[in-house]
Amino acid sequence: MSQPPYIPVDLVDSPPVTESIERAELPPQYTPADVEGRLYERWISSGFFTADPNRNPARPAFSIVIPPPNVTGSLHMGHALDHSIQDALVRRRRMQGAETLWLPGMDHAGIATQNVVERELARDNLSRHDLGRTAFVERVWQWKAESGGRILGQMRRLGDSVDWSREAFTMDDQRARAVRTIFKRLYDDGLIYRAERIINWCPRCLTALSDIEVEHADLEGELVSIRYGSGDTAIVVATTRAETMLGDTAVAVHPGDDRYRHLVGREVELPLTGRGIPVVADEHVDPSFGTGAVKVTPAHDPNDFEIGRRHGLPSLTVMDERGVISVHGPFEGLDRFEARPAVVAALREQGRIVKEVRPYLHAVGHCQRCATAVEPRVSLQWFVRVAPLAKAAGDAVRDGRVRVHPPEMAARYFAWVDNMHDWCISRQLWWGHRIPVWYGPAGETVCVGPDESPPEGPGWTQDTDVLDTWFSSALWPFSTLGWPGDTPDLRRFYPTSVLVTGYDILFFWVARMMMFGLYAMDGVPPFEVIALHGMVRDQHGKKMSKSFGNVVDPLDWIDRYGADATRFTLLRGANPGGDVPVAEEWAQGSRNFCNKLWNAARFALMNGAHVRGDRPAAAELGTADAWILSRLQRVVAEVDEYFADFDFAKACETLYHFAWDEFCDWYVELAKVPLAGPEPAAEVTRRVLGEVLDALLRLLHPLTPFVTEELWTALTGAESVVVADWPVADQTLVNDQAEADIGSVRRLVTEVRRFRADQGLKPGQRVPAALDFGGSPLAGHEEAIRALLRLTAPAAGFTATASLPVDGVTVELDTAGVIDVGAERKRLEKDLTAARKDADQSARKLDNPDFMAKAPEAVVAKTRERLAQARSEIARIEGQLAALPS
RNA sequence: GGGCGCAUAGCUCAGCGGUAGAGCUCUCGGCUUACAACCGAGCGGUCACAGGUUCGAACCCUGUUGCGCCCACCA
Repeated sequence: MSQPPYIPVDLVDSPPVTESIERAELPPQYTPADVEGRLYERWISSGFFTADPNRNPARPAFSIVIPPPNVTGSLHMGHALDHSIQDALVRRRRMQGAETLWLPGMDHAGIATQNVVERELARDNLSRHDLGRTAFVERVWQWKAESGGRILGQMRRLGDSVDWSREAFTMDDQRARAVRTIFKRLYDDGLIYRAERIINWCPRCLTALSDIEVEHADLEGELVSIRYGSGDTAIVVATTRAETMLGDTAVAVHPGDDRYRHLVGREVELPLTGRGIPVVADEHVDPSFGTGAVKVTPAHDPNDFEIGRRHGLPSLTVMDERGVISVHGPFEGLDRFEARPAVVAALREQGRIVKEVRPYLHAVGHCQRCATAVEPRVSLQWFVRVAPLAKAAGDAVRDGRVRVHPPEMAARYFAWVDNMHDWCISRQLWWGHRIPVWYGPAGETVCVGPDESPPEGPGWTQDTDVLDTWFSSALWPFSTLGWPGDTPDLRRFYPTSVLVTGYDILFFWVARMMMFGLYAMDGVPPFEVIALHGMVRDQHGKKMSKSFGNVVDPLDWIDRYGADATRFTLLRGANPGGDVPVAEEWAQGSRNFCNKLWNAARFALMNGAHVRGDRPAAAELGTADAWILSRLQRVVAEVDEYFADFDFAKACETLYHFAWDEFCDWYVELAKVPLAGPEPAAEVTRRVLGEVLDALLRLLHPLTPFVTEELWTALTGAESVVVADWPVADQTLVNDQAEADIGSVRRLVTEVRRFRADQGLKPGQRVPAALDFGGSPLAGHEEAIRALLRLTAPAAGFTATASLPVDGVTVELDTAGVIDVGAERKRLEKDLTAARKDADQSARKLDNPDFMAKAPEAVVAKTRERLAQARSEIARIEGQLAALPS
């Protein structure tokens, strides 16, 4: 099956493509639908996402293979989160100059897909057997071509920067070759074997299941106590599955249990059947549970199977593959759930055999795919001997060659790889990789490698089973790169840089990739880092489920708020390892943020902001310019740190605050005065405005790719932010003094605004005021401060009625006739009390000899600073109080 | 049954040894020529409970209670 290299976006009903917006014509609102489709098309046709293993070998490589979604699936919030994280990582590394590969693909999803197609057939009253194997498999491929892979189109809507030229499918020819190759190698190494064992069996899907395909759920059942034997051989056993007694071949007791010691070795009569069965002593029996005697049904219970094996007991199968009683007698033909009460009823009829029936809550395994109760069943299956593979998989993490992030999750990983049972890999299905083993007429078994011809001649047949879906998924990190071939991709991009996935499939998938990767690739693990994220939940932390009705469709959000807003909402909630709650309002908030960026850029462009190669000399910068550039450097450093820690929530938060609370709310507002003023200050402001916006958009691009691309190209005129350089912090621009000064401006302005709000002065109302800067460097911002505060110049005969001193600057306002002295006094006194309490606390600490002797110097210094701050606050408030008219 | 984790502002979560933070919500005031998808101001928490360690605990230790998740062959 070959894939078209690229499916157009409109496959998934994307909005119509519109023309690029001219620089000067940005509308006042950002409309994602107007840009997303067009930009994605452009990215694809530019080839930005296509990796080239031969290009510039000096560059570092960065690769991620996508956790392949099921071919039956469609994009849900979990995918959207997973992909947003991967895309953010990949886009940033691409901007940093790495040779970047993000490889997409899908999983054939054995049982799930077969069930889907079987359901389709069932609508026409057909079963897969009506079609026959070949026709059925053909039908599944047809289904896959038509409706499988919808999710790939949805990934384009999200903006995933994957390399579509390398799209893979776990059942395509290349992957089939990988499967055959590793199967053969494992077989030859004795790590794959065939054996008759008790396995999990789904009586509806009619196939074996591995442990991880079984989900346990607590069910209300009945614990029935039944007397076996009679007279001096009477022994009471308890069971939740009375129907299996038909297949009992022993009763087991603990070897040290004095109650039953006399019976060990003797036979007791099994009710209903009249067979005599031995009493055996086995360590597995817990003498304190129930009566301390257990009925043993080797054919239908995993424990009993083991007991049977230890004592050489016969195994008596009493149910067929559908869970229907198959032994001759009164129960023949009854389903296991019908047989259970029927057996109990029959026992009751025979008198005092049923000793007790009580309700009992116990865990019952269910088929992950169809929720049918699993029936343990003895059958001939293929297994992977996991012990040596799992040991290697554990060691790779233990010795630090592979890092699990967050580290706490490693414990779960170890718990699993250290206790893994042999893996049942054969499935009695038709959709999947068929087991490459042929059986000969004389009982020969031949495992056939990918380049070998199967044995021919009469009597030779291929195994009819297929492999567990996870078998081919486990090869994904290298089968997608061309293994078993020694390809340029494999050499350049293996091991992959990071595996991003939810913690829920740490066991299902991750450990298996580790086992097979280490085995196939000569001990080189398949990824350097395993980065786990949580589950997407609703706004109350509840799991999204259809029955709760709280499922959110990411495409719905993309349609209404845009891909960027959807991604940003998810990433903003993505605390490392934690679950990610999402809500409609938060998506709106993210949409608003994108719009805020849009308007900041719009303002900048309208005011002639631009980006040049150089940057204004330090001496030319105003305080506000120096401040915002200083803050930018710190933000760049912080964002780098957060990316390194996979802390997307903090990266988002940092950029959100910088963009909105600092850049938009303060820098842009402070810039309005110089922009309208004389040169060269206006030009300096235009350049700083352009430079900060440029860097901000680049920093945000991995998180919100579309809006940043649209704005960045408009601002810079360059081709694409996708391949722009990632910002690097310039420590020489960090300026503590400028940060402190603008801090003072902000405090002053906030304090005056607070005063105005408290006094009921309308925000637009102009108030005469005199500003006394003393010797403060903030004098340069007088005009901006006046603008922010709607202050007018004092007229002749100006008389201040309110005085607001902050950080050495005093604003004297003429509020005659408006001011509410009582309210202001009350307000100030409240603040004063708080400030005094603050000061007292710090002072007391500094007076404490223990504190002074034992606290670190930095803490003492900070406490001193706090005291000084509290004191200046007290002085400020006292000054204001004194200035109040009485 | 075993293991892990969580309890912080109305909601969702940061903070994990130095005097409580964000977003959303809420209250009040504003269409101030980038943005009303906006702007400004404000209210709101004995950090589950009880002990302990420490000069100092939301943060470390012990226990209690209440949740959540994973694993599981006590019939």
